[in-house]
Amino acid sequence: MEAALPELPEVETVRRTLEPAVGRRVLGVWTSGLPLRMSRPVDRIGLERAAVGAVLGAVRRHGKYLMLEFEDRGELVLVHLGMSGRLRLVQLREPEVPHTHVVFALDGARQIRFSDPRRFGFVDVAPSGARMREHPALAGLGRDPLLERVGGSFLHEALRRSRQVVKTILLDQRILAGVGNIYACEALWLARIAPTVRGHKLSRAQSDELMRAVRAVLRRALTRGGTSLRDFVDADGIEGENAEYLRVYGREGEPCLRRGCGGTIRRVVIQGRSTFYCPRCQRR
DNA sequence: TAGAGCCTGCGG
DNA sequence: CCGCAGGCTCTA
Repeated sequence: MEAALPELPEVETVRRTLEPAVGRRVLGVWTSGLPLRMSRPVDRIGLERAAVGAVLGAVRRHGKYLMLEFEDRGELVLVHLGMSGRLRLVQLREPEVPHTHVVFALDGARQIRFSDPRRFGFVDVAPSGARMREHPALAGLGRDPLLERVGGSFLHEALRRSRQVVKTILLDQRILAGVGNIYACEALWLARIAPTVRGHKLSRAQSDELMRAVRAVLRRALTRGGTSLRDFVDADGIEGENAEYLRVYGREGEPCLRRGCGGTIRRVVIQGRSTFYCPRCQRR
C-alpha cells in the first residue's frame, strides 16, 4: 500500500494544518531554482510581490488547489501538490526535507515549506478575489463537492453530454474539482457502478447515488485525513490508515468487501491509470 | 480526444 | 535495474 496521494481530502487536511499561520507576516521567500510542473521555473519575483511584507489573511482551497491570501494585496499564492507535493508549517529550526523548492519565512520563527520530489506540483501567483480565475489553472475548474452544493442533476447533465466512460468523467476537474484516481475508484464501488460504463448510460437515480458516493468517500477520507497527517512524520502510520479505509483501490485479486458479494477485485487501465473494481457487484 | 511527457522513489 | 506510480498540460 502506498501513501495517500493528495486528492481533495488530503489537500483539505493540509489547508487546516496551515490555518495557524493566518495572521503571521511574510518576511521573505526562498526558492530552490529548480523548475516544477511542466519544467516551469517558479516565479520568485511574483511570489515576493504577492507575499513579502504582507500578513497571511486566509488559506483557501478549491478542488486540489490551495490559495494563500494576503491582507491588502491584489495577488494570492496558488499551490498544487501534484503527486508528491507537501506544504508544511514548521518551526524555523526544523531540518529541511530533501526536495524543498519554496520557503516562505514568517514572523514568529515559522516557515511554510513546499517540498516535492517529483516536481509535478507547482507554486504560482494569481490575481486575488474575483479575478482569481484569470489564472489558467483555475479558469476551467469545476465544482468542489465539499464546498458547494452539487446535486445529482448536475452530474447527470455532465454524464449525458459526454461519450466518455464514467470514471474518466469523475476525474475531469472541469466538472468536479478534487476527485482523483483513488477516490474515483472508491466512489464507483460505493455506488455499485462499473468504471467502464459510458457516462450517458447512467440514469438520473444512478447519478444521484454516484454523487452521494463521491461526497461520502471524500468526507470519510477527510475525517481520517487528520489522523493520517498526525502520523505523517511516522511514515508507517499513514499506510495502515490508508489500507484500512480503501475498499477497492490497490486490492487486485482480493475479495470484494461488499457483504455477500463474493466477487474478486479486478484491475484495468483507464486513461493510463490503474482502475480497481468488482466486476460482480458494480453494474455495467 | 487520445497519448506523450514531466519527475523521483521504490517494488519486483 | 527497469518500469510503474499518476495529475496535469501540451501536441498531433
